[in-house]
Amino acid sequence: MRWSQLFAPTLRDAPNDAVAPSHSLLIRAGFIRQLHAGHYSMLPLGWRVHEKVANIVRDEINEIGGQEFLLPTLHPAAIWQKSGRWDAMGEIMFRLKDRKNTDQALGITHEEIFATVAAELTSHKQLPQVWYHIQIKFRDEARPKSGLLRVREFHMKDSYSFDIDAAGLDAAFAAHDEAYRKIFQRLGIPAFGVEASSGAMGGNASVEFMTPSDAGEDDVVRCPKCNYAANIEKATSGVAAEEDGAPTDLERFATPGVRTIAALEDFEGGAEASRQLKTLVMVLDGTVTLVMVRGDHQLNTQKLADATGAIEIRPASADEAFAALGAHPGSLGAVGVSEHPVIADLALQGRVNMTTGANEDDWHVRGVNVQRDVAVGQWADLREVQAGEPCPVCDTAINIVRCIEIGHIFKLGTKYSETFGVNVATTGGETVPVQMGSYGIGIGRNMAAAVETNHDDKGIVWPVSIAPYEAVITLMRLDDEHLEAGNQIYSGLRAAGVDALIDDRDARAGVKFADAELIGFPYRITLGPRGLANGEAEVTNRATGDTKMVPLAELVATLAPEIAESRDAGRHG
RNA sequence: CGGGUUGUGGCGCAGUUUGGUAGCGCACCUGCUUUGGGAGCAGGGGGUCCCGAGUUCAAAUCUCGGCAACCCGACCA
Repeated sequence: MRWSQLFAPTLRDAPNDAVAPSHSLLIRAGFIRQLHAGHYSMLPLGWRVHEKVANIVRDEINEIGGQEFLLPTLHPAAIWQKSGRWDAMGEIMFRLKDRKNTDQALGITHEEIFATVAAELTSHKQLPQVWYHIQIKFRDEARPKSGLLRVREFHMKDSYSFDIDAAGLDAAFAAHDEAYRKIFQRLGIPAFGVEASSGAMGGNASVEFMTPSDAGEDDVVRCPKCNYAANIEKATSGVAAEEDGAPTDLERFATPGVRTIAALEDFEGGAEASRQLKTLVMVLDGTVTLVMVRGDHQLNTQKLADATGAIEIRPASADEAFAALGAHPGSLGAVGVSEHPVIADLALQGRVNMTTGANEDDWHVRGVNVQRDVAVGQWADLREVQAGEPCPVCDTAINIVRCIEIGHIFKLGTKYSETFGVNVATTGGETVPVQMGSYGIGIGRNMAAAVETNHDDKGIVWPVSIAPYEAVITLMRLDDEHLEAGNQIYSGLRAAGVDALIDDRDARAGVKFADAELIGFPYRITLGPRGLANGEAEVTNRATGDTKMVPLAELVATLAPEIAESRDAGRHG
């Protein structure tokens, strides 16, 4: 490609509202443009990178036996109603009606569609199967943000495995786990797997792949010593036993003006936070529910969702809380409450002599014996882990790291195969539903994650494997000598399989260098009068800034193999 | 969905307080000079001031309503 004809609108000033580095850089370097919130146009440079990311994913999934499909993205409501997810998905799904007034949805994922196709599987002899496609998904996110990191329209590679039994599913899951690790390595993105909640997708074993980044949206608990790593929505930690003393009787006491855990700690006759009960009034799918955690603990709402199966969870308003319990937030408690369900955190089991709100403003109650005085309907792990708490495996103080979720694999079991009739005959002639797994990886998000982890103050530093062009030939003059030498190197590199771009723009050196660095080509081959006088070109590595002089005659022969090697390894050259 | 901020040529912004017919930098076009790190000089083109209604002799500016984008939170494979 000749740069003079390339549409790569680089900007000197970044758009003011881009905060995440990948967002700002992808816009500034001319890769993407926003159409509206959560929808981006891929410009030529952006689409090249996107395709390269997709091809690496495709390559590794093919490697484990994946077969590529292309499925529709406009789905009939019926298929989602059949799986129960028409309702379960809530507002995340774009819904519309066709001219016949029948409900339709834009696909947020494709379990239902692949399961429908898979109903034609009939025999164990056909298994295992790994099917995938790379297709646009639509999700009506409440708040798209950070450029390509969270959008409403994006390409995802999702694969689905079909196996005769649990052992087969385990193997398919392990194969994907391995394939994903190879993919991230080739993409030049540092990644690790964590235990995760499967959320609304349904399933059990669930591993998310994460890459540390401040621009991320997930908090991940990591043990610095052992390998324990889990999404904070799932993570646990050790809780030291508390000394409660001997059980005593309930006793109401006046606490004028006390409305917070901290205030009650300071109040004469109050209690330490760890000896208080925090009662949160939540509305779960419309039902007012009391959620109890220790005074110094935080509720994690995803854990609450996982424990209850609730889809819509929100804190009750102060009015709703008053209507339910007769007091305002700050004086609420679950003691003696029987008209609302109570769900309590496991850390409260066996606790006595606790203090909590008395459901009357300015009054609390002490001497609470949780088992005796509170009608707990369900015990569950609800508390959010805090940094520094002991690792559940080895007791070392754990860290919490902000991460971008770049992939997710999980086992579905027979949830969809039973619903959609994906049954096959076993060797014994018995008919059984197949074991399914589901494995997703967002293409655009990985493109953004690669930028998040590979940039500097000059711009993007692409790994060779996904750079829009692997090398740019920068001409310092546009006279015959330069053009001839440049064209020769250009065609030589292309013949050797290198993605090359020749900068034949009539622009100043500074502009050309700055653009090349902003866009982040791994190699810059500079042809100028100084080098040409000696029959040499200058080769600069974007990542290291190292420059070496190379004789023109040897350039293609030495550089092409080096680029090929870096391309396969996910390195920067 | 709650809180905050912002909408003015392609991009970044000033002008809005105190109404008077739109300006700066970058980018773009033409010419001359320059040419290894975002050139200089001269000339030039481009704007429904987010949309609608209202007030006024007069609205980018004031009033009301709406829309959109961004940030924080809630939410979110």
